[in-house]
Amino acid sequence: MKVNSKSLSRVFLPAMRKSLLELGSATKVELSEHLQISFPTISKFLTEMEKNGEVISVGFDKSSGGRRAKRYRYNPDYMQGLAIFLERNETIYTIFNCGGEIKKQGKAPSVLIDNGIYTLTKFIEKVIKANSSKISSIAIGVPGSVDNGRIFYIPGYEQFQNFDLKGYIEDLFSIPVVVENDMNAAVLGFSYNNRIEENQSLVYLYSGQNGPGAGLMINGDMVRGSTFFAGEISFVPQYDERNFSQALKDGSNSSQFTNFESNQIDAISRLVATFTAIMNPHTIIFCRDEVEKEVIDKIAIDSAKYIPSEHLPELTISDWKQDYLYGLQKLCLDLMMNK
Amino acid sequence: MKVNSKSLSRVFLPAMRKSLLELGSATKVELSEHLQISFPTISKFLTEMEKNGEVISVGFDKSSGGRRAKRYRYNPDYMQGLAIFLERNETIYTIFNCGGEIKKQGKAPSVLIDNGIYTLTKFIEKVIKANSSKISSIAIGVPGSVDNGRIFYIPGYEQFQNFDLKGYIEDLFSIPVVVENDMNAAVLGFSYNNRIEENQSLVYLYSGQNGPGAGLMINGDMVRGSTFFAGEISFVPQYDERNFSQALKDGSNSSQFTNFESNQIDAISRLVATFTAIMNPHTIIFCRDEVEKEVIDKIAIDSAKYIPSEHLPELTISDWKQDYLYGLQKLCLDLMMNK
DNA sequence: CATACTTATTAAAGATGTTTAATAAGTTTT
DNA sequence: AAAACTTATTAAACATCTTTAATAAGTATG
Repeated sequence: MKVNSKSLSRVFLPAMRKSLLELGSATKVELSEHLQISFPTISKFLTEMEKNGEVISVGFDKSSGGRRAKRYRYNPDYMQGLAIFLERNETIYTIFNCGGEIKKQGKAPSVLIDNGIYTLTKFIEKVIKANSSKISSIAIGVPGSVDNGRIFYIPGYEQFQNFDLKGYIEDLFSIPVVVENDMNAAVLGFSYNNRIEENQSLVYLYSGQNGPGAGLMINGDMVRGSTFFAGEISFVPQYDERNFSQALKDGSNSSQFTNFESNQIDAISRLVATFTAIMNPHTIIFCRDEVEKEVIDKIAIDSAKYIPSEHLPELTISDWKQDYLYGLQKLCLDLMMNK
Repeated sequence: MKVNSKSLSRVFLPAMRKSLLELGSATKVELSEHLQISFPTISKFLTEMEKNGEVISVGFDKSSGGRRAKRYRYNPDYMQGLAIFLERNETIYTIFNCGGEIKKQGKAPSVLIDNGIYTLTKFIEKVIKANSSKISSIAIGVPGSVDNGRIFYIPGYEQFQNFDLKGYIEDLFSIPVVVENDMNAAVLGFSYNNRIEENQSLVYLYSGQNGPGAGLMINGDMVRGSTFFAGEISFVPQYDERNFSQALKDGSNSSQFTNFESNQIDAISRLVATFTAIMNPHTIIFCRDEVEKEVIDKIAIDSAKYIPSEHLPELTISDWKQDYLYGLQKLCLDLMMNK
């Protein structure tokens, strides 16, 4: 972070927002101590925020022998965010406030088609108008590789190939936009939703339409890779003659993780062992609609054959779409809180 | 980084040091523009630094039509660092200044023995005295897992097990100390020495005394893992019945990478493919004394059998001990520049 | 219920950095 | 060589944040 003394207020404001939401509510003294910023400065900013309606007074604390402190909380409806994820068959969106409360959730026809960019634009325009411009940031999830808002690899949807979606939407609506890959958003969402402490390492496994894949977070950072190929676990060589993708297909017609046979369990267990030996993550996450509890248990037992069990990650199950949306929400929130 | 306005000078000073070393030399205007800090502030700090001997004037620029600007450079000998790495059979150390110039380099008997901590302490004391207290920071590399200066897993050297080496030395000499794992230091050193741009991902492969291992840097961060098990690639399952370690031993008596047979090449190629499919690093580094150029070429060809070649990392060879020392130097420098 | 004690808030003074104006030290032009 | 022009440095005015002192608004006690 570049800091010259001019920009200090740009550090204070997001910090105060974050603390207020984290603490639920706070007094000026509490904020001052929590953020190590002097009382008068906190006071000045908070007064301004109250004037703008960004912060609301919620009465006075009980006295502990002296003058009662005024208590404030963040007005969650001061800003709202729009999270959209684009899938093959549908577009799912949520409108939520910065308290995380969901205001509206729904589906729209897929925009991953001819002329989809136009459809998407129209949709966003409608949402913004319907919400009297409270929308302060937009997050868009796409099933492809993204580099700083530019979609540069999205097989099957040529229209979006090499398209700067972020720049395009920002220019149109003058609202900050973030575009992220679906799996990356899901990992982020899981971590956010489960209040994972920062700097943890997670792996999100899924068996998508184009074969299995993984979203990786290491030390709290998304892993994209030098050619944005990270997480393409299909290719991991696992047996004399088969890689992960091939091993998974063996003995089953579908490429899904459901209905498991023991050789598939073994393949997944080997994958877990591989992740452990290489990056030793805290947690590996499976999708609820793809894997059941009993399977996870078997995998846990099986992978201990390959690696000392004390190093194995926690194996857990989560709701992919939910995590995906949470991840987009989190990206959206970060964007609007840092303005 | 926590920033309250008191601590701004703690940001300015390291920034100025870094810029001066980076630029070689600079005028006040150049520094001001480079760091986006106002001229008077730069001037104030630089004058103070010149008074302390931290910065030296090197005359005036040619005029371009106006008053000639005074040019300054950092005095590399203002602070010196001590990097030590502890190995089974020897202890290697360097004393260097903050320009990276090596003042002294040498070997000492191993301290990874009974009473080794005492020997190490005496050694450091001697070095500090001999260098008239110019030593401003110390970096120590150890063949074990380290968490914030505490060595908590170092098989074979029980004396150091669970010992807070950093705290111990800092308390004794009142000099900032950093302790790091050998492979992590080597990765860092490689990255530093090859001027790798920030946020790259690297893998350093080696076949140590205790079997093969890897040091990982992802997005510019060291990867340690949840139980500090990251990089234990021995355990990666690769064939129906063999993991990496077993595959490597096959067909050769030694566990070294030298004298390769085709099945060993295949094992390494599979490992390269695995790294690519999972984290897609920019570069994988092999040790010069373990692998030769022709072997690397074979591995490059072989691994393309497992993964689209455009995603394969650059395979390169480097001097492990050199990188190790560079890494420790870098850690040392970071420590002293940020005081 | 007046006095002593707590604690929150406000006000004033001090520290630190930026902006803008003034000055110093050159070069180029006439 | 004086005038005009450039550019570096210094000085003064201004802005922002912190520290410390003063004041306001309570509670507890004799």
